[in-house]
Amino acid sequence: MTRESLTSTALERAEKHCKEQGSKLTDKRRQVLSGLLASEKALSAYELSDFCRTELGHNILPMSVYRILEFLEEQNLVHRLNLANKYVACSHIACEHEHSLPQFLICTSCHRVEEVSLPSSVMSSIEGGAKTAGYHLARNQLELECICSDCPA
Amino acid sequence: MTRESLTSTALERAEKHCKEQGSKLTDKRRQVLSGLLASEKALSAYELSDFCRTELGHNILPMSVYRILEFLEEQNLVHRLNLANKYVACSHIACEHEHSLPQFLICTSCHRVEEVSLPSSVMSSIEGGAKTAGYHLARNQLELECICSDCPA
DNA sequence: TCTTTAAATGTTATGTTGTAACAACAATGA
DNA sequence: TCATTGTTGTTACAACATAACATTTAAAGA
Repeated sequence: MTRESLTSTALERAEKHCKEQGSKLTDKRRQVLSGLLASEKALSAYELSDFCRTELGHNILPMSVYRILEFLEEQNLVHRLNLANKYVACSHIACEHEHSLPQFLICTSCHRVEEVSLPSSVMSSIEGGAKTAGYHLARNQLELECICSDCPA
Repeated sequence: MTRESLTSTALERAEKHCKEQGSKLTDKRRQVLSGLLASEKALSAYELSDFCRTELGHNILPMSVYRILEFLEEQNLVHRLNLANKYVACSHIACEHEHSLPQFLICTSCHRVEEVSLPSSVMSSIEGGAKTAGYHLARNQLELECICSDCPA
């Protein structure tokens, strides 16, 4: 499957998903999402604004990008990576598979991101450790600073 | 043990530690570190600059605070929390116990931070999961967004 | 001790990320 | 059509972080 057809499949799914939620995937939102789908790596809101303009010809100011990303995150179509202050498209938009709580491997060198699923035992023992210390997890998302295989150690 | 005596013990240890490394804990560095030790919660560089000035009477501009925090982090005396863009003193400065790879529970509401040790099996299975995906951990530090017991859910 | 050098800190400017507040416009339903 | 709500545009600013260079302080060698 080519990247383009994956992207168009993802956009269709996203549109359907929004409709089911009673919200709309407007043109701007579609443009932002397709920008993120087209990007190989995580982008900041400002980088995404640039990417949309220079690569796709869509002029969307950073403030709008923030608002749209917020919307897309509520729809679980994109994920915000708090470690990197960047965003990625959810890698499961185009597949049927209902995804579990997301974990991200983030290359600190090139910002390539892999969305993986660690064993649920790992997440539950992390949760247990937090509970023992009197905390509970606010967000079941794990972000790990890594170096990917393409980047020098 | 009072907070004050813990702090002074920590400062002694820190000084000794730096000496062993062939570097120096200067006055400014000591002031920044004692500010962080005195704080109940994680502080940003700017907040720490304010804290040192208003609470301790030490005037240290944010730029210097950044440099000093960088130094203290190299010495493993403070930790930078990338999730919160804030800093905490290492909670093991004053104790003998050689600490393992640090994991942090960060209250997103009040910024209280607990430095804990998850079972090494957890860390190794995380590392294994990353390896499978072609990544390796760049930083064996786990940061988790939590809500602490003092804050409303 | 004097001088040289390196390390630490001061200072100014600027870059990056993120939010607040309000205006303009578009879609929807009464 | 009009009112309402949601979306986007625009301007301003706050918070976090770094770059570049000047000045001061400490250390090391002659």
